Amino acid sequence: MNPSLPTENSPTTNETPLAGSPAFSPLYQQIKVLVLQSLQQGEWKPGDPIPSEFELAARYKVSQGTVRKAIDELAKNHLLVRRQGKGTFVATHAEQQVQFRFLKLKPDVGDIASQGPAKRDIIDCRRLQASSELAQTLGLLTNDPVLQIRRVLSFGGTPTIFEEVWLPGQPFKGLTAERLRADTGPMYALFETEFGIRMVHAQERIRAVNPSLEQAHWLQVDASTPLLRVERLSFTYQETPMEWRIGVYRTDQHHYMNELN
Amino acid sequence: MNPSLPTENSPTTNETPLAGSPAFSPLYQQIKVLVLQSLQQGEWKPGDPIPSEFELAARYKVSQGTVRKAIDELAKNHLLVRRQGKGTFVATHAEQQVQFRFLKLKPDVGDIASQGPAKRDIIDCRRLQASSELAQTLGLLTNDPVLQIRRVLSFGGTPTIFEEVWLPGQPFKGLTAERLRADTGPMYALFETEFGIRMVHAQERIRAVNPSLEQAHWLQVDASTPLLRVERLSFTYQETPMEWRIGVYRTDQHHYMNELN
DNA sequence: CAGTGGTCTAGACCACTGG
DNA sequence: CAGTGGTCTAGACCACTGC
Repeated sequence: MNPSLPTENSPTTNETPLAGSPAFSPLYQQIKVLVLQSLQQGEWKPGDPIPSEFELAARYKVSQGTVRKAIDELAKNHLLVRRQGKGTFVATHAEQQVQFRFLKLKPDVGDIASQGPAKRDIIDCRRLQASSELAQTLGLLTNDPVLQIRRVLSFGGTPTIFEEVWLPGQPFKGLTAERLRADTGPMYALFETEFGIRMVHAQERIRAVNPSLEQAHWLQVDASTPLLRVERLSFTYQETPMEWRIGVYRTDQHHYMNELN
Repeated sequence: MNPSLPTENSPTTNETPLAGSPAFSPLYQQIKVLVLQSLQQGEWKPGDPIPSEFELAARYKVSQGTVRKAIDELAKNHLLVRRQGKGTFVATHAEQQVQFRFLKLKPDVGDIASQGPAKRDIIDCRRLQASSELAQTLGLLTNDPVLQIRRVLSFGGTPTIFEEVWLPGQPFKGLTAERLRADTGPMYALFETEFGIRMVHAQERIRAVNPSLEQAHWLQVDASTPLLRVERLSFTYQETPMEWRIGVYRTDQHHYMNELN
């Protein structure tokens, strides 16, 4: 009946081989996994349209309603974008509405656009070997090659964010400071267009700190100015960690905005 | 056909009286509004079961699937909780899984329970008149009565959070320091059981600051210790602002955790 | 066992887009 | 106009709960 599906679970009742073992996944969840695999394997690239609901229903041998439920959830997770009358598309960080989806720092007055475009200054981009901690965080081996990017973001002429970004060397082979400086858009958009890597989800840990000397220098503040220190671990499809980032944020004219639901 | 529904929109096509005016709302959205009204008016109280999907379908003269979609969305917003085989219930802040739903501060090691229960020390609870700013924030008039609560939260014996909470006087009439001290659970749970007011959603603005003398005193830190300053505006049903809170958090043994999606 | 929510299907029709 | 996603319905069956 569903030859292309990984597990068969239509008959009378779902087998529960071990007590407490789940061993049951609704069809639409299985469809989600299959779609995710196609996304991960690059069958559909960021910005591309995916097949219509009816085509997918035919491909997976399920009803259109089941495909719909799977896509609904992926769209709510911002992995796909639905456009009525046009189709369903692979989401991208380049879209205007979500330009700064992972940047929660907002100006105290006005919005992010009112101060003109952000100025992005790449300090450097170096090839390093992963420390054991970094390797563990990114799912690498100690001493595996990594890239470290350091940069300053300025809003309205004021340096506001200084951050260090670490990326696994393998998937980002060929990334250089020159390549980064040539680009004026969000870094995450460049990751998608140049390397086909889309950051899907991230978690941040935030503390209040005083800056190091280096941080104070780049942000033009003195050593007693309290700053937000934001650690971010970003994930691509399938919860694969792909980026580690430590930023310090000035909060004299900005604040970190968060919605609790 | 749908006599209990506010607007009729089944016929041939939806009227669009003015260009660009929406003037269309799917049935399930209208059901959502009706359910929200019942929640707001206290027809079903926090913890109560609401009628089954079929009962609601009969009441609103729509199909069960349409009710389902409405309830699905309310459940995803944490306004309702579905329990298979039992029914659908009005969500509450007292549930174990979501005890600290609005508190994003996590210990650096272990979880929130590993340090034993939080110690809640109420400093005072005073009746004040709303400043114009506060009145505007809470949707009151200047000089309307408000309550101000000040308290310290300690984890593992360390005072970690000092916060001031402002509540509108009217809905919280009768709240006193004694009443607050008598309760050992989350403040939001007390709001629900004693006043039938459920905080549904909130937004926070976060900065790094140095403490005031008073804040330094209550948190037992010196004046140069950087702290997180968290402003929180909480809303009850229908996006009605109901609480204004300013807290300062120590982040030497804790961090503010945030998921980006 | 009855009653609840959870999944899946099939089909009808609406709203939006673009050729 | 055809093709897409969006809504709504009706009905079947499964999974879980509690009596």
